[in-house]
Amino acid sequence: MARRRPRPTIREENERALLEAAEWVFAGQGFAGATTAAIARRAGVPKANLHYYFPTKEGLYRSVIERVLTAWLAAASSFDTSDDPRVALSAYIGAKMDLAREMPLATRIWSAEIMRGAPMIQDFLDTTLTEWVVSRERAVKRWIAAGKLKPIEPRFLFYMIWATTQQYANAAHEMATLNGGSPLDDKAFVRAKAEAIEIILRGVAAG
Amino acid sequence: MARRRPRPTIREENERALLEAAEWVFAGQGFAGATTAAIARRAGVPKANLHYYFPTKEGLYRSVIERVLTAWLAAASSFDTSDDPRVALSAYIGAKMDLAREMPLATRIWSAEIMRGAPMIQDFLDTTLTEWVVSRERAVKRWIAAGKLKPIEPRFLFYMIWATTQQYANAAHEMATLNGGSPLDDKAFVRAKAEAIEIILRGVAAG
DNA sequence: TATAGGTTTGACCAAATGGTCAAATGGCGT
DNA sequence: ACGCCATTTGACCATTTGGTCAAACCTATA
Repeated sequence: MARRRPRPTIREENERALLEAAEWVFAGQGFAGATTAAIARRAGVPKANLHYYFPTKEGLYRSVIERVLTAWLAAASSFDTSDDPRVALSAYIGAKMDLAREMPLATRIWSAEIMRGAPMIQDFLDTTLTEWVVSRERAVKRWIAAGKLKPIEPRFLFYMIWATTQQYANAAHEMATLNGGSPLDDKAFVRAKAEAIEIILRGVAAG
Repeated sequence: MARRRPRPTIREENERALLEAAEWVFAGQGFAGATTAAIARRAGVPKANLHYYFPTKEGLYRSVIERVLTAWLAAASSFDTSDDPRVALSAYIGAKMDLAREMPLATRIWSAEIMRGAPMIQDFLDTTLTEWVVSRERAVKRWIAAGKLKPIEPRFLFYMIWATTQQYANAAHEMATLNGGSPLDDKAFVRAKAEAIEIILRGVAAG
């Protein structure tokens, strides 16, 4: 196999800057609305340089999506299928809320991709996501059978969790408007997270 | 004032067809991604004819948004501020679920608009939406004071309701994938609606 | 210091896009 | 039947866009 020199940082640094700029522009304008010129400008490089590192706009977009996918997987793994649904759901909802808070751009791109019918991530839906859902569905059904949860359809619970948590990234501007113009501060966000967890847990807990 | 003839139907019919086509294309491609050529093609008229009725793409988009706004208002009014939160919340969540089910394209356009930072409907957020939230917030606080609801922050409840209900339009494709490829049928949707209402009501009810 | 391979960039291009226009066509009240 | 206004449409245009290219510019290593 070809020896790969411990390649220096110049390429890495440029790719990083471009991906960051791309994330910003894709989140704000969508795939179609984003222009490679705008991304290059924001990254501080000539457009031709962008195409040197990422030959096509779609390829760049895919690279951005890949990053998001990694974050999605990390959060997804916090849904533990052990025997206490309160622990599993709290951890998962909390992780998803944190993700929306810490990576709002990535979250928005993800939501937009789903809304468009997932043209770039159909494969992910068909494989990883489906497996995740099947496995967690089993866990939820076990909890129901054990009398720990109300007899709900697990999927609808997942949809509610996904929607509610992503809302804090997707609708951040709307929330700011309703908050007198300023974004949710950390205190408000912590409360929002706690209430999201509480409401859902109380909503599905048996008894 | 100028007498306006009982305007014939030719204009109305063309505008209707164009708005319908526009809704489809805007929902699928976003504002930037939609082309007037694609809209015209779908409406079955030459592009020049589209521009005869709607001089600019943005104007056409605004007209589509106006329709959505009307639907939003209708659903919003079903949140009754009388004294039973169970009635008010059930009705509101149900109306929003039905809206997402019956007008998925419009709902998706609405969500996309919010996600983009509401460039076309900032005025709506500042006025109508703010007033709606203020008034409903008061009602929720009254219910809390009356011991009918847990002491929650009303806004976070609204965000959860908006997110969860819109999810059934925004993520319809994802749901279909997880459903073996076919969209939720009516029976499943009815159950989803019932569970959304139940989970949220149980989640916020006092006791 | 020669030189090879990675990097930078201005100039360029074909295709697509929103929008215009003027000439043709259609419909309707008198 | 006439005339007036709404409607239709192909041709056209300026601008924007994703992408190309070749020449210039590093930079590290032998």
